[in-house]
Amino acid sequence: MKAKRVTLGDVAREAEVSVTTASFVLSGREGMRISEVTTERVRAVATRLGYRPNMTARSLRSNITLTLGMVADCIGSAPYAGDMIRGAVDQAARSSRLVIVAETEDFAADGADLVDAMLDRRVDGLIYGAMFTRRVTPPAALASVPHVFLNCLPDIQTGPSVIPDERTAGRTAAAALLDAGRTEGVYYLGGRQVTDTQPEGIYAGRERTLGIAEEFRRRGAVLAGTVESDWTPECGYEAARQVLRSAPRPRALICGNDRTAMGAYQALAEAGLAVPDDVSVVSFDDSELAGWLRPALSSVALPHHELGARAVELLVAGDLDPVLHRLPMPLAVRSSIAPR
Amino acid sequence: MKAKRVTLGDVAREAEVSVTTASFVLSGREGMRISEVTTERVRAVATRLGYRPNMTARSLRSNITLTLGMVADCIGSAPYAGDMIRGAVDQAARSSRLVIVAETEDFAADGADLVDAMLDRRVDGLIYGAMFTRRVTPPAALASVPHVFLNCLPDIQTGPSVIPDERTAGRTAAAALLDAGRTEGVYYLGGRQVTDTQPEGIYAGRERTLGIAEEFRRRGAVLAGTVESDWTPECGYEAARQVLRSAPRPRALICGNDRTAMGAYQALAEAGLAVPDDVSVVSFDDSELAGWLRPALSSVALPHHELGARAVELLVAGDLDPVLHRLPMPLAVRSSIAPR
DNA sequence: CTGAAAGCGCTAACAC
DNA sequence: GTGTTAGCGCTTTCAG
Repeated sequence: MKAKRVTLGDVAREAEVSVTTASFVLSGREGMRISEVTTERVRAVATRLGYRPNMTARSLRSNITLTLGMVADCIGSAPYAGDMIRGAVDQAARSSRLVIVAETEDFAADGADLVDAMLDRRVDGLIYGAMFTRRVTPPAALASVPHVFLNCLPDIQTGPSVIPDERTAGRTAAAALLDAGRTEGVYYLGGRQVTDTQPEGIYAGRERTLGIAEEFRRRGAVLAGTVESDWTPECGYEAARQVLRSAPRPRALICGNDRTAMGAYQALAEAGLAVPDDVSVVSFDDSELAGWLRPALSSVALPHHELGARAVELLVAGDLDPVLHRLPMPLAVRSSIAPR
Repeated sequence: MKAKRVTLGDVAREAEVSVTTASFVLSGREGMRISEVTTERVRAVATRLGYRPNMTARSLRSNITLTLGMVADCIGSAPYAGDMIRGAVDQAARSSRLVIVAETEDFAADGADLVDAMLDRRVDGLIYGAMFTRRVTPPAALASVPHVFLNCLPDIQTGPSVIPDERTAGRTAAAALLDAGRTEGVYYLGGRQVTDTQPEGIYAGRERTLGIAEEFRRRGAVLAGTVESDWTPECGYEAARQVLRSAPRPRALICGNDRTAMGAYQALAEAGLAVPDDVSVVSFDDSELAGWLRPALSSVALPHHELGARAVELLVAGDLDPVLHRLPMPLAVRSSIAPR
């Protein structure tokens, strides 16, 4: 269980050099003019002994841990947001970095204790993230280390934020429908997703609403209506039913997310309307659900993996200007949109 | 950005004691007989200066990092398996521990490099996990540190395995149907989920099949049939259609997972059959999807969060006997089962 | 080209 | 009760 690890000293002794020399060759420092033969000998011994540097010791000396921290609100809350973690972890691995992942107890918490815990472990950088895009008030301690905001907008922009380009996503969704000739009877189900904690709607909702409006205006078309409701299957169902009683009669639906679309599908099926011919549908998120629905749902993808990866990329590159990096949300084309 | 952190020495100097004394009071060691007044003074100074121990230094000395490692295959592959990570992270936080999370590039990889990287960082323990229950061949290095297998069965059981009790889950699903009087025309859609890489089916599939058979036998009932197929909505749809052409005519379906059930729902709807009255349905996983379907699907829950939490619990408690811990899979009762 | 030696911040024998 | 001191394993300056 606890075979003593071989240390740099062991390697040096075995290779009959000083620890200095061993250190130089093993940490691959250039310009230290170590002879070819010595270098080889040390390398060979290190390999033979299975030497692995003790990063704890190295970190104490050099203040580099090759470890990043990620604190986020409720990792599991948004089902597929785990992809964001994966993106970060994957990208970190590319430069031999590992990431410590932690989550705050609830949305209200700022994770100050977790940030401190990570600082205690001397992480090289920190990712402060949220599972759905929103405004946050990060703990002050965050400022003491290189950091990037993932999928959130801090009160004071002390580092870069990586967020999905929701505005353009709204335009993309609208354009997909308009391009198919669905210029009338287009309803937006979900709206800004107004809730108790977010009286003005969530960021994604607001931006998508704006983007949709922009695209319609640009094309000289007009959105038939918007139903403000929660982005759940139930609410999608209800919203769709409401719209089915409205004039003009619906020819296309933009749904707040794939779950909303799932509910809308049910309402349409009940009303005997066929997707995509009678009513075309487009949605946001591109979760796995989109591929499961019949007909498969065209959806503007939330690039979770990419978001996590980009955050780490910036952190590792030291690209820490306090600017917003908006990542594109590509349309996953499936079978829920048909030309008129 | 880089305000120098205050060290133990700083505190000691400011409190006019030696570092030893400061160390003793701040690391809360008993029996070191430090006067009440000194203790208070040191504490006060530490608080005032905002002292936080450098864990890197502490670890070097004590070989305790208060950090655990978790290496798993493809974190994101099973959509809700992220809950397992969350369970681990949450449980670790309860004892002030943080978790380094990493994932192997693909299923075939054993993550030896990741285990090494974690060992380099001197984690106190390691969780070696899989996103769906399966047999694994962990890297040898794993044995050099306390470890727990999460949702997987190693070739050689060098530590405890925490896995869901799939056998009993199979019985639970069968019992739910039988209790409702659905003793005839019960089909199992999905079977063992035989794939190219798993010619004998996945563990969950095999165990559930056995559990279902056991329960039917015990009750003197007989399963009308099993369709071996992949556990996707498409295959669920096809399997259900196949069964609808069979005799006896289906009265109830056990589905490999919620996605399979989703496909089955479509086939039933097309055939004009109502869930749960014409055909009752029960499934496994209890993913969010189960709650989205209409009628809501009764499903035997995969306790992802609990699995992760238990793994950490064992690791922290040092409960490392190489035994299997089977966690119960409770039935989430919804509206897809009705009495005959 | 290579080695001696001084720390990094903390813990813990051991001395007073 | 409290202080001195020797490391933990590694990096890095400065001599040779």
